[in-house]
Amino acid sequence: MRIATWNVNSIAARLPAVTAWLLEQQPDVLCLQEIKCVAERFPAAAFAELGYHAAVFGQPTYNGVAILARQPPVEVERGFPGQPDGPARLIAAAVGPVRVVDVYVPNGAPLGSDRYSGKLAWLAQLRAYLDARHTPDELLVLCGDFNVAPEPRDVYDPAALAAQVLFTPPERAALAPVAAWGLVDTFRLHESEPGHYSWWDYRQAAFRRNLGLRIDHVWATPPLAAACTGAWIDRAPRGGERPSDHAPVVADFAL
DNA sequence: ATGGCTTATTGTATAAGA
Repeated sequence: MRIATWNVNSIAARLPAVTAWLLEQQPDVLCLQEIKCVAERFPAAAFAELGYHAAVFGQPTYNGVAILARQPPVEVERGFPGQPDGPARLIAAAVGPVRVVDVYVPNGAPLGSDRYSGKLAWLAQLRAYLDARHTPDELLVLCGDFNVAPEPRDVYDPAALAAQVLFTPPERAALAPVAAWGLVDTFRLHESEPGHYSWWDYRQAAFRRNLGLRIDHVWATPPLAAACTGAWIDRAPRGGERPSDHAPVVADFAL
């Protein structure tokens, strides 16, 4: 079972890139973030033609998450429990044997703002959601745009970036309890070297210079991680025509 | 110090992203 995540920065703008990638990589599940449209305008028919069902949580203009899957997603949850009108940043569903939780963590800029403290609070809420709804002995995958690089090897300049949103100590400290709940970073099961990133700024030729950060993740509970046979970041779409600023992140499981 | 790009919007500059 191949599970992937991709912040597409508008599904309307990225539909050709996403359909091409689905045909090429044939994931069983693709979690999308920043679809930037309401559910009614999500191009579900185009994905149905390729054999994918869609569960969508959208809103106008900003945010928006969706799960594409070859098997129909069931038991779909949109947003944190009891907050159906909040920002469209979390969607969860059962796909076959796996509970899939797809998140778009707030960016949090600028540093020190209400948005920054709100990001830290959102991560605390994510941990509380896992505590309330699930246990780490389930087959569960948490994937999405975490907007946090966990470790120094995940950013191109750890010293300089420690003072910038995405890699500040409080953000990393807020993400740690989510991992400590019982989740394994599948990418790091297979790759320990620095220099592997999932996001590069559109500006300053950041992709060509590989000035990136690894902020998109596929995290699995221990029983699911035990079945992980490979994980990687596909840089190719980032270098393509009219790209998202994020690359797809993929993990394969022997399920 | 700022902006550098990209996207969506009852748009033609602004907000947000990261």
